[in-house]
Amino acid sequence: MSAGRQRRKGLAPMDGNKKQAIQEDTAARLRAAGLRPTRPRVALASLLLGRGHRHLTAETLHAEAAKAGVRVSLATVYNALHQFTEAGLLRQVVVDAARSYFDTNTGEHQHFFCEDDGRLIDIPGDAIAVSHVPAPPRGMAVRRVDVVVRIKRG
Amino acid sequence: MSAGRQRRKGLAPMDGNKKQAIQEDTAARLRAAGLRPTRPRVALASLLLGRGHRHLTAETLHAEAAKAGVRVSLATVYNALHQFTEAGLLRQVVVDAARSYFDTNTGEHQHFFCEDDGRLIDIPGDAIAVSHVPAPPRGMAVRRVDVVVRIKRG
DNA sequence: ATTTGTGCAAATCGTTTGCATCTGA
DNA sequence: TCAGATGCAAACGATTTGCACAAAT
Repeated sequence: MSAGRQRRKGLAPMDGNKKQAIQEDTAARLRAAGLRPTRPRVALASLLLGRGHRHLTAETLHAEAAKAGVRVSLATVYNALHQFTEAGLLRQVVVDAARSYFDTNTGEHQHFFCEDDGRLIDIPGDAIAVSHVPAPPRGMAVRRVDVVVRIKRG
Repeated sequence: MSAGRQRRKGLAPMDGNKKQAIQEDTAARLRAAGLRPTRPRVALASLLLGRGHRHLTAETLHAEAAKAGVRVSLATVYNALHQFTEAGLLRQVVVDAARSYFDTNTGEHQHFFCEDDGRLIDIPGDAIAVSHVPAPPRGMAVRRVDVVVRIKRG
């Protein structure tokens, strides 16, 4: 716990202390998940997990990182997203063949998907239920049941 | 139901008469859907709609067409799949960010998705039900509710 | 010091498109 | 005839990867 040193040439996103606190917490989470808390990973995870639940794509996160003064390559963003997903910190949502969405809410829940603008909206897990899911074929186990309610303007 | 059914992969697609009958029927369906029954479209639609319900990707269909002696470009396959989908002859299924699946079953039903081999299995519409779908945001209408039961070996 | 991750750009993958050429009505 | 389709290959956008370098343990 030393003082705040900033070897960044970019900017000063948010209050140094608070930011550092979040980053230390994040580093701990990464470590707990078996991921080495490197600077890019900590930065991305801080953005992801710092402010409540959100849905984002690799592009989105990349842009956000840039805006926050963290310059990571898009490739690193993809890597991080997948590593986080595997580590259980994120959940991948497949609704659109064109893009991959990631959801920081790993709890049980479903989604509205707005086909007009590609926006995702959470549906709390206890607000929706699938009944009578048939038994899967022999030797298969259900890993998850995903519900996507596709909505449209009109 | 005529005699010779051959499930071989070689050539000699099927008996000439039967094939022609299917194609005429298919042409009629295309016409009814507002699509000009061109040779490639009839050939593809015959493959698609000729043998019960199936799930396939553009690649799959392209390969099948080639195997059946119909040489169409992949671009044409994509075009046809989308046109058929718009015409209501097919339904697109989004389960995997990597590929687009098309389903010849346009009725109400859901799917098992096997994550090991990427296979889809139908779940009859009356075998599963989603209860308590929350109302969509103001000004939005529910277009469809998709359920994907992700399964895995084990 | 060793291992693991990063950045960049090039490579890949599935899908779409531009355009000259055909083809069905 | 002639709008509408096709084929090819180039264009495309999203994602992945190969490899030299940087950072974490």
